[in-house]
Formats: sequence, structure tokens, C-alpha cells
Amino acid sequence: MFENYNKVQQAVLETTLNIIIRKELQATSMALIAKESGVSTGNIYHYFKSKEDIVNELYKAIVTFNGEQVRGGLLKGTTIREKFELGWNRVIELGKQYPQGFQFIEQYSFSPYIYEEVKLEVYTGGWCGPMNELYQEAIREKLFIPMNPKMMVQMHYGTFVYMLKAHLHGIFELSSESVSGAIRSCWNAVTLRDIT
Amino acid sequence: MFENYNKVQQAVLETTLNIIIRKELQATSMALIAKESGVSTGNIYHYFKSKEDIVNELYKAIVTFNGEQVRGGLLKGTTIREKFELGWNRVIELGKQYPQGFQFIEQYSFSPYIYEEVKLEVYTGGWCGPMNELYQEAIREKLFIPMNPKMMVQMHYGTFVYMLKAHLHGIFELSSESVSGAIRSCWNAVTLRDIT
DNA sequence: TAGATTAGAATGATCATTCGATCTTATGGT
DNA sequence: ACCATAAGATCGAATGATCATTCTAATCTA
Repeated sequence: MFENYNKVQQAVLETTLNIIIRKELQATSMALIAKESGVSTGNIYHYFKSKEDIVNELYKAIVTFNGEQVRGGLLKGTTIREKFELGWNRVIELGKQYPQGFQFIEQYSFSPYIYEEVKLEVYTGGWCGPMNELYQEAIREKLFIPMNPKMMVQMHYGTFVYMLKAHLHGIFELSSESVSGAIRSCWNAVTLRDIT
Repeated sequence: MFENYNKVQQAVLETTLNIIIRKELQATSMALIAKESGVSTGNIYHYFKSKEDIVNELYKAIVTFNGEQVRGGLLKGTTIREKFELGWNRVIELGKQYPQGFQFIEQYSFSPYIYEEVKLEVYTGGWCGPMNELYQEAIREKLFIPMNPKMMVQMHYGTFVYMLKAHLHGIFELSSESVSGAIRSCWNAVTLRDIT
């Protein structure tokens, strides 16, 4: 997840993620990050401009990583349906595999603490664009109902986010059958058919 | 939203909500709450045990209020389909009408800052229980596909949460047609039919 | 005039950030 | 091969600001 950073930066980013999820941003002090990461406060400031900078870098790293993974899934598919399934599958897999990163993005994607410029930079390089295009194409081919494609993507993302949240909070288990069932149900929700 | 509190408490809760949404919890200082609410710090501590207490009380107040509204919608309907539509409509209306409350709950429902006991207390008095039962009934009557009802409710809630989030961030407008379209699409996603 | 309410300065803790010193590493001259 | 030296990396104590909370005195109310 942090391959593009050096050892010290990796330690700081990983530790910060860990503490934020465990104790909230406001309880995440530089002293604590220093202690848990094994990097002195002085040295942290050698690699990061400020605390804000650490958190924004963390955000950037995770969303970029997720974007690459999901785009990879989208490219693997050939038909629209295949791309749909592979793409969303990656989203869910990422949430299961990196729960802390998932929770962090969930909590901070709408937070004023993350700079607008970072959010934008990351949105364009993420997976939303390609997914929006996929939906657009599906509408053009009369496969999906004529709804705002961006809205559909957001809604489907919300579906999986809450499925993952509930799973991470132990409300229910998430078998591969229930995942594919959920994806299929989303597909059904937006494909054209006669009954209303 | 804060009918059960006195004038001072209302001012403090409203101001706190406002600042938290604008500036994050960590930038929400008692001094700022005092200044913006017109209540001195000393007096705030006359009505609240601590800062944590204010935030938890805020959480409780909003979720309780939302719970009452949505349960009211559920009771108004007679058929399952009507209850489904009226219930989710209330959820969306609440988000549109009280965007700050909506955002606050969204950000803090999974935060360690809110006591587990408050989350639990509020969950039982909220709308999740009645909605779960509605889904359970729909499954029993072979109207819905045989999926974990709690999971379905979470997924549908996520759908509307992200629709609202995108709307609040100006990605698209939310007409009453697109809202009812979204609800219909959720209904279609889980009702039984022949095509896969 | 007693009790409840309000005010805001005082307190002590904690925090982000800075700074000067020490340690490590890489380089180049002998 | 060996050392001198400079540049970068690391450290943790010091700094000054800010914060949650407390306390005492003032004000209101019934």
C-alpha cells in the first residue's frame, strides 16, 4: 500500500493509520505516532511538513492504491457485465483485505481535514471515472435504465460500503456467495425490464 | 430536533453540530463553542459533564429524532411496498432537510468518540429494528429474495446515504422523481423475478 | 435573601512544532 | 586500504500556543 515511500515514511503512515482508526484523529498526537512508529518527532518533521501533511499523504496513498486495483479489475473484463462484476468485486475485496484503509477513507473522504485539492487529484486518478464511463456505456446500449450514471455509481458504491461496514462490525459474515449475490442484486436494480 | 432540551442546551448542541461539520471535531474547542453559542464556558459545564458528553448527547438527540420520523413513515403505510417507500422516503427527506445532522451521524456512527452504550441505546430506539422486521416479513411472503434481511437493509441504507452525500456535494440535483426512481430501483433489486 | 444561573479569568496539562546536537553514511584524496 | 570530511539522517529536550476543565465571584429569580 505504501510502496512509493521510504522506510521511515512507511512506518509513520502505517502507524498513523493504525492510531486514527483506533483512537480518532483528535487523539492521534505526534508524540504517540513517534512512540509507536519508532521514529522521533524531529525525524518525522524531516519527512513530513506537518501532521495535516501526514494525514493527507495517507489519504492520497490509500485512494491511489485502491484506484489502481479497481481499474485493474475493470480492464480484465470484456463484456459490460464482466467489467461490472470484476470491478465491484475488487472494491469489496479491498475493503475486506485492508479494513483500516477502508474505514479511514470512509471517515475522511468528506472531512474538511483533507484538502480539496487532494480529494480532486485523487478522484481523477481513482476508479470513479472509469466506472462512470462503464455505466454511461451500459445506458447507451439500453442495458441500464436511463438514470444519471454518476448517481448510479454512487448508489452502488454506497451499497457495498454499508455491506462492508456491517460486516466489519460483526453484524453478519460475508461469504463469497453473499458478495456475488449482492453484486447481482445491484445489477438487477438498474437493468431494463418490463415489470415496474 | 432538540425539543427535549432547554434553551442553553439547545444553543450549545446546535452550535457544536455546526462547528463540527464546518471544522472537524479536533478543531471544535470549548472556547469556540462558548463564543458562537453565546454561552460562557463555565455555564456550558453547568449543563454538560464534558466535551465528550456534548457530542454524545448530540448524537443521541439526532438519531432519536430520525428514528421517530422514519418509524412514523413506516406506520403510515399499509402494504409492504407502501411501508418500504414511505420509510425510505423519510430517510432521504431527513438527509435533505437536516444535512448537518445527516453528515454528523454519517461521520460519527463508527467513531470511537461515541460511547458504545449510546450507539446501542440509540440503535434499539431507532428505525433499524422495524425496517429489519419489514424485510423479514417480505422474505417470508416470498416477495423478497432469500437474503439476510439485515444485510439488505444496510445495503439499501448505504444506497441512499451515498445518493444524499453526492447530492450534498453538488455532484447532481435530487429531484423527487430521481428519489422515487432510486427507491423503485432498490425495490427491484431485491424482489423475486425469473430473469437473472 | 437563598438558591440557581452565568460569567470569564486562572490552572495545569497536552500538543504541534522547532532547534541544536549527535550519529551515519558516502565520497574523495592519499 | 585508510582516513578526513561533508551532507544527510536521527534524536529528544525545549518552546510557546492552545485546550478542557475548574473556581470564584457576580447576577438573576422567585
